[in-house]
Amino acid sequence: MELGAYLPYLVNRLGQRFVAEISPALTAVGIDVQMWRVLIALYQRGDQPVGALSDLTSINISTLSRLIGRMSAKGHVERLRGNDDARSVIIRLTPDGRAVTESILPAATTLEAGATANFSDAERAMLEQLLVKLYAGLADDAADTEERLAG
Amino acid sequence: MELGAYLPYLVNRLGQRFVAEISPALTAVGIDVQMWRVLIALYQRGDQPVGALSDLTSINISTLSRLIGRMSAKGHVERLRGNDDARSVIIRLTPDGRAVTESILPAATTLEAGATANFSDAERAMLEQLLVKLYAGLADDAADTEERLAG
DNA sequence: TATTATTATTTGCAGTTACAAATAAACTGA
DNA sequence: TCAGTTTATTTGTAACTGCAAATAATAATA
Repeated sequence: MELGAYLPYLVNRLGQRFVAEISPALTAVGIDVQMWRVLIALYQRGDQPVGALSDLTSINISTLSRLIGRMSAKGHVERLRGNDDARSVIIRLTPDGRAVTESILPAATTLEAGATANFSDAERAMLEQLLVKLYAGLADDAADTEERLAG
Repeated sequence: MELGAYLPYLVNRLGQRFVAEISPALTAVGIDVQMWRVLIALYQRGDQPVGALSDLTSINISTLSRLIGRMSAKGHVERLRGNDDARSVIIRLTPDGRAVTESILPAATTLEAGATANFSDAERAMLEQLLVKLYAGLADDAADTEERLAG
């Protein structure tokens, strides 16, 4: 196995680089990358209970709980008690949070456009498709493993 | 911009999943994912000064310095004073560190094989190539930005 | 409708992280 | 060769993270 051909290595390195590139735009509005992940998830997918938001953002749920506390203190999100199930807490973007998100969106778009500047449309589409397929392969794999352990 | 089509989102989610999948194998030998990144980098690329290791692993250099301290205490790596340049500290895998790395390698290989189980050889090669190209695109982009700022 | 089990979120705590400042070594040009 | 500058790493510090336990609300059932 060669390091530069190992998918987890390539993916991690890319992720770190994306963070480094978007950070200045985030620092400018006083947030960090985890907050940005929460903002964009809520912006795209609407109100979410904490657990679902944890799945969407890949942020550990206890970490997320405290992160939401900080974001709430900043006025970017608010906690609402769930209507159907009062055990759940619904996280909602405030108008301020929406404005902050929209102020960052251009930088996010530029980042992605810059990274894929020398990609053809077909390559861009292929990359997205393969990343989704890879994720799906991991999910299947995990399901198989759990099944084996249970049986 | 749709969340599921945003590359940083797809990459982050994949990275988190890879970590979750490999973690049991790491916990079994008493290390965490950051230590694993250091081990595999040294195993593949040989002795490295701290700065180069930071680049290879995408781990912040001060974080890495302390991480190396913990790994050194466990006996997985050792610090050597650089021969040509005594400012640098060379990190070297100990025989124990090599053994630990080799004990994890099968799980790492299995993980990647499982994730790409339903990939054709061409798809697997294409994915790797596109990830490398994407990383290169970000690097170019950063260089351009620095140039603009400097000029 | 109490009791027990399950689901959702928060919090205690011990440890990790990253920025910035401190240290250490090596160059550079009088 | 000595002061000043640059490069490489470590450390002080304040904040963040994640596991496990605690809390809160529901659901299931006798």
